[in-house]
Amino acid sequence: MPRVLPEPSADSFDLTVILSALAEPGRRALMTELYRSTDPVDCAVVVEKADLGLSNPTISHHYRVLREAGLIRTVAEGRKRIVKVRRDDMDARFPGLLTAVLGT
Amino acid sequence: MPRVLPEPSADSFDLTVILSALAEPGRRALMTELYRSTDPVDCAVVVEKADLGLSNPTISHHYRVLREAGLIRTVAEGRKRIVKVRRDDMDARFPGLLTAVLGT
DNA sequence: CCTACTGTTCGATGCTTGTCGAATCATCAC
DNA sequence: GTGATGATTCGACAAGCATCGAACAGTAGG
Repeated sequence: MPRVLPEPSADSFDLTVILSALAEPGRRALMTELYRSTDPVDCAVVVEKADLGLSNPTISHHYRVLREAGLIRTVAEGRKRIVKVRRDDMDARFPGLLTAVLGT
Repeated sequence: MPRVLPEPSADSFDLTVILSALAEPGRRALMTELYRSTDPVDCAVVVEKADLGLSNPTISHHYRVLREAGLIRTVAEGRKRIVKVRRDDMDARFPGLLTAVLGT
């Protein structure tokens, strides 16, 4: 039942796309929150914690950008979306990048 | 006679500005070239090596963005502009960032 | 002083992007 | 099925940005 939403493979990561995704403060806030836990989490919970004053369409858009950059994996489970950072893939292609941008 | 062009202090660096600057392929190409040498270099030489097909105004604009992000220091000497990467300042505020983005 | 040269500034233009409201879709509970 | 709920899609709009040609500014060399 859970389906993984479309995402790029690690070897087709594009640094321009990744940096553009991380350059946006709202998206970086989401990532920082996501980066705390290694386990997948409900994206709505992350949104709540990040506490950006943004509408649902905008949030959805930001998650999409992050996913299409390869930064996160999104799994649809029922009505919810479960997300997690693709640490290994990112570290493989751009070692130290996530740590440098999102903190320790 | 040499004058240092206006630049932000290390403690006023803004990660959003920095990542936006590095997200642009042309600017990143300039940075990658600059990052090779620790010594200041003539910016025109860098442009030549990077071999982007861009006009002078555009190049000038890109250098300005990099400088105002705090990524480079630009010194005007006569008609030339001497540039170098602000490694120490960047490493102090965002350790590992330059290495992660520009390679070893 | 005049010229050549290097780089910057100034519009203007076209593309990208962040944002939202409204409509739509998919799923769960009853 | 019906209704409620969480998320996405679809225009639409405003702001930002990369790019260029033309004009400008400062400097070096006659």
